[in-house]
Amino acid sequence: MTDTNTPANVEDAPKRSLNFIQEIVEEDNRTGKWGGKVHTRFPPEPNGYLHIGHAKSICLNFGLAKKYGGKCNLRFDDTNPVKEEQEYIDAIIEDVRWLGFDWDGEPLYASSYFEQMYEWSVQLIKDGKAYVCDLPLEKVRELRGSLKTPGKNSPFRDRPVDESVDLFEKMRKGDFPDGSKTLRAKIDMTHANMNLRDPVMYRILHATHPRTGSDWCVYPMYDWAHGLEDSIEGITHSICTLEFEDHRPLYDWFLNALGLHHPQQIEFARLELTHTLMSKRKLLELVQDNTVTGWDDPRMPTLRGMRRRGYPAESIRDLCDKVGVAKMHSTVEFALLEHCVRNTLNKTAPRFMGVLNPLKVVIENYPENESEELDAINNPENPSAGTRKVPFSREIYIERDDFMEDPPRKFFRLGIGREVRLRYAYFVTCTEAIKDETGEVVELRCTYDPATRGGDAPDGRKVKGTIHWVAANHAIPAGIRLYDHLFDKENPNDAPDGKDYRVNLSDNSLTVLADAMVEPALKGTAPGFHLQFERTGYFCVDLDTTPEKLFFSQTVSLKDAWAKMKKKDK
RNA sequence: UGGGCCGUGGUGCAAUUGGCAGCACGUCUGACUCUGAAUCAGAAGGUUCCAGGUUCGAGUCCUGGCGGCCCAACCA
Repeated sequence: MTDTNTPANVEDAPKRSLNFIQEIVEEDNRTGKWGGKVHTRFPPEPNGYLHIGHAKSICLNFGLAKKYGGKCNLRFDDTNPVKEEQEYIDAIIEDVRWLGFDWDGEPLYASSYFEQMYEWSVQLIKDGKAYVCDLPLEKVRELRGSLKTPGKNSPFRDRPVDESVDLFEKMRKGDFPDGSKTLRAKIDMTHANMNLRDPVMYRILHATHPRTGSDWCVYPMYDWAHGLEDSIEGITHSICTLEFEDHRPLYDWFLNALGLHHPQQIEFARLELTHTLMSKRKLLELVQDNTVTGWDDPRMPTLRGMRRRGYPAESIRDLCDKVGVAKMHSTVEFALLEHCVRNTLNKTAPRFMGVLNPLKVVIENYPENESEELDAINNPENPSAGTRKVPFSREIYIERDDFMEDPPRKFFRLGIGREVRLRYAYFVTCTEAIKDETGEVVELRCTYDPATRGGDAPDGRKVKGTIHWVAANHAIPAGIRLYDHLFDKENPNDAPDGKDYRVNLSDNSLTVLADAMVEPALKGTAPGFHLQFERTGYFCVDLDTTPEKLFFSQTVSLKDAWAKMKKKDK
């Protein structure tokens, strides 16, 4: 991964306080609890694509290992074959790598430990701590009681050990239909924590597993399996989200019952972002009902979506660093993510000129059939990025928004009789606006000052505005897609009774500009190429680009003081 | 009297563990400017959920409230 803390500024970097998990780790290191070892893991279930919420967990777990010289495993929690697929495994591996993290050797799988888990469960049965229960689902639910009332023991709770061992072996082999039996831990049906009311350890599932095929007819439940996976791998700090706090006693119970290496489970608040959703289920719905074009739609909060949108991995890591780690439920403003994205792209993205909504301009005193090349700076933030040539000619395109017939005083751009600078080129003055029969301006007539070549006036006169442009006969047509929040509301789930998050879907999350014109230097750029269209925003060459036609996705707009002023006036 | 967790500017986090409530984003000014970007300078914004208590001193400790979130899948 890229180091965001360069050694150079470590000295004068502000002292950052530790988050509560780092404090635990440092305390453990002080007391020698784990012999100075730090071993974490990121344990996704391969039943969907990774999103920005997962990124927080990934950065936390891999980041902790890195900070304290430890290790972090990528481990698939593949204990439910009916929901999991190889497709997701592959995608998750790709996304974690893209985010900038790596691990020792091959990824790990919970399913690799199935045999060991089975042996341990037999041991628990023999210890009188687990039993095979024949109760059907509904009956189990009924006997579990409720939040305020205790549960009741299963009639199979005290079944002879040998019988349970025998039945469990038959369950494993597939002698019983799905749902007919479970293996349950014998804990306490009256416990205030529902998780301890004889939780199911194994259910029967005649399903094909992406890795173990049809070897198994029983699959372990999360609570039973997870601690064992952590234990087997020698995990020290098992970090998960808040909703598992209630499960920690069970995590601890199993490990204690077996007397195994016992990692510490620590819970933190997951990342939530305004104007978007983190629910895998809802994201899947958006894909399935074609609200978006797929998991990698640039509007999706998935890592693939953000990657396609042009968000650099570094920015996402930066966000995760900035949001911190705590136990309070919170929702981060999307603007913080955008700030992180602009911040890295400002330093790295080469600049180009592209006209989103072209308006033709004829420079009347510029010779016909002639053109010249002007020097343009590739990245003012990075001199080593060098310069490039930009062709100029008599007919150019400028942005429609950069011209107003009757501009207000504060409008620094083109108007009739006004002079502006064409970036890196000449000062031009607008002499006439040509309209069609509907009154729409379709072309501008201008004159230029040859003495201002390169963009400076020898007489020292200033212009207030500088606008971007492309030469008409050299420009490349391109398709551009602008994106906005998928949801209008900060909290998409805030819907009236009887309605769901869909009512908050934004009408303008996607704007397609079919007739954009970009400078010829962009010819041949490949998908994934990041750039800035000056004065407009950061963009990324999209996957849909072909040798015949370029498509750009807007990553994020530039901050726009003018747009803000206009908004205020309304 | 089910259990668990959490309450600090608009948002996300800090506060040397009892010592002047800070940082970042956002917002608003201004400067600079061949990107109305970036950069720079500045400002506004807090009853630290409430009420008591301990203390010279409480965001921090104690007591009692209030509020929010999570838990009754053979999901994770």
